[in-house]
Amino acid sequence: MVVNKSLYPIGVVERDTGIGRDTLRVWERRYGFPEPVRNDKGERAYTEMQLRRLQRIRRLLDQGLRPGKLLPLSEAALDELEASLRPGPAQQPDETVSALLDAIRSADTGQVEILLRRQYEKQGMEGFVLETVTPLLSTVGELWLGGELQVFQEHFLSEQLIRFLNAEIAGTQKLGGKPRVLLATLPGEEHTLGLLMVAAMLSSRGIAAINLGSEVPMDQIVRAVTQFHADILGLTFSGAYQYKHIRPHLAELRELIPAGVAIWTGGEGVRRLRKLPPGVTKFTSLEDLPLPAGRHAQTSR
Amino acid sequence: MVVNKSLYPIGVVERDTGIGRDTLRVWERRYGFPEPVRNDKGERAYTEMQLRRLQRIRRLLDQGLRPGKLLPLSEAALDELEASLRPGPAQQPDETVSALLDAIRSADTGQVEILLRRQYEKQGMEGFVLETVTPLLSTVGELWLGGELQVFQEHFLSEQLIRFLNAEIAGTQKLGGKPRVLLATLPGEEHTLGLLMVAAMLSSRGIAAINLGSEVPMDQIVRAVTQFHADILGLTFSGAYQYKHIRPHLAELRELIPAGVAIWTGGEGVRRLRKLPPGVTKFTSLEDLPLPAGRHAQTSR
DNA sequence: GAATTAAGTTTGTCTAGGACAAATTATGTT
DNA sequence: AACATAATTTGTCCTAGACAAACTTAATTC
Repeated sequence: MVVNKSLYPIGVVERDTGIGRDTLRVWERRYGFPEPVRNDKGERAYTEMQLRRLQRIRRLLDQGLRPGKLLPLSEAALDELEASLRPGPAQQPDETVSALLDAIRSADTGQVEILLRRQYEKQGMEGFVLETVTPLLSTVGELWLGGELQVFQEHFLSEQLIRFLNAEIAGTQKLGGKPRVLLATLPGEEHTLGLLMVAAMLSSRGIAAINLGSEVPMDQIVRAVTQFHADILGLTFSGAYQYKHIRPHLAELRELIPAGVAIWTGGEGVRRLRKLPPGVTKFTSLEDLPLPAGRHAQTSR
Repeated sequence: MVVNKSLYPIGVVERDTGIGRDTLRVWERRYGFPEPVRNDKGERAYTEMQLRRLQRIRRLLDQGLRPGKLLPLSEAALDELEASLRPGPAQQPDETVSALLDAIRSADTGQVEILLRRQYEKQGMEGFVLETVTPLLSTVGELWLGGELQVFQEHFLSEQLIRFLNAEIAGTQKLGGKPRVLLATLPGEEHTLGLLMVAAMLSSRGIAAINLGSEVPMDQIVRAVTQFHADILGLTFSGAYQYKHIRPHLAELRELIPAGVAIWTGGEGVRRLRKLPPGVTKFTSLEDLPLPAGRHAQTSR
């Protein structure tokens, strides 16, 4: 058997950790970690342990910690920090949500499907999105932070939801009616589920949204608005989106887009935003999605 | 109005072309192309045209041509070369494909939907994917390279296809039968449509694929394979994926995954890959998707 | 003529330490 | 509490040279 004393060149570490080559070198210079051994060619060769630690560090960085504080830490201090970040045991989740979580944990494809459908039939699209999907996603997010859920399980759920919502949207009759809504996210915002949830709720009210998906450059959004004769442009910003950029970006878009076209925005990212640029409307939760025909306007709680 | 004289820094070019930073610099030194302008900081700033040309070059490289022959060529010579490589006499596009293109160009949401559905009902899922979707996508890619199609139009089509395929998969599903197929892409590969097409074809044969979506870290794939008791792992690599990484990554995965689980791989990226790591199967086109129950094995042509 | 082997060429990745703007935190002011 | 300004941190980019792995061409043998 081959002993696996694996050493990784810098390029592989870059790919596997998502931390750029230059960054790795500059960290070594500044903080003394990671300090890889060198091969006979004089090139950096990272050990498996270093790679693992870098992946951990990457996760912590994603939670908003800064390299300067993080990199000089010892292994033990890292453990401690990671533990302290784990949020309290939160409120006990809704029972359907926890049933779904169980299904995800046990990798039971069919069961997830069944539970989603059952809940959807019970609550209708709005209730389903607001009272099942949203809490489910935030619970999953918390569990992931706590290391209690694997990344692949999150991916799995995500794909399942994408499929389910898309199928329902396709199934609902579109009236192609009055308000034409165009949905998109700006570059840097990869999260596409928020858009899909909005699209699904609109669709359930007979409004067909045109979804451009994620990371659409601003000039392209502008072109699309005129090409599609949109009445409303909807943008979502997840919590991960750089907070500072949201307002300026919205203001810039507002200038570029004809005044007759309304701009709505939503998602975790715009929650804290108090003052919006003039001509931009926000909905804090999906509940106050400002819809023209408010047939199902109030959702019981 | 803001004039869009976009200039891209080297990092963006790396991301959008899949050609490494160092490679770009060394090409400039050796072959004189691309020779970007410099910004006030002295950094390379690539024009849109250069970026487009690099994408073309990238494609030609994927077909086995060598940089030394390719990079010194003039724009005209490139055109010529590209034309000469085109298999058929620049096959005039299928009439459905061109009808779809018209619908996309005129932003006719409903018409795209109708055409897709009509074609799907005529050809069945396999024919639809192989004879309509695939050529459509590659035509769109070419048009985009030529600047004849906007980015938002590509996004629009993409979302439309995602919705359509997901809806059909959701409609067909069940059977959860014998071969359990797990689908995913590795980090760095964001293109999710390839996976979806595979999933749709499998689904039409009664095989439910578990789709993890894009950018799943390797260790997570390994865990998912055991958790889901998968028999087959399917990975796709688009043309933008760093070519050199494909083989090593596949080899690494092959080592990490139980020998009883088959690995299949496909997509533009693996086209030029000749020698695969042992225990890994490839399908060059979606046509030879190695399926167990070959009920619809042959597709008329 | 086909198949190996050897020599030659091309090509991508890696190195170094410095530089600097963009992003973030800290401090002061209204 | 909101906002402007200063100080700090941080990631990306720069140069030019080096070298091994991949590929091509030439030489040799069966």
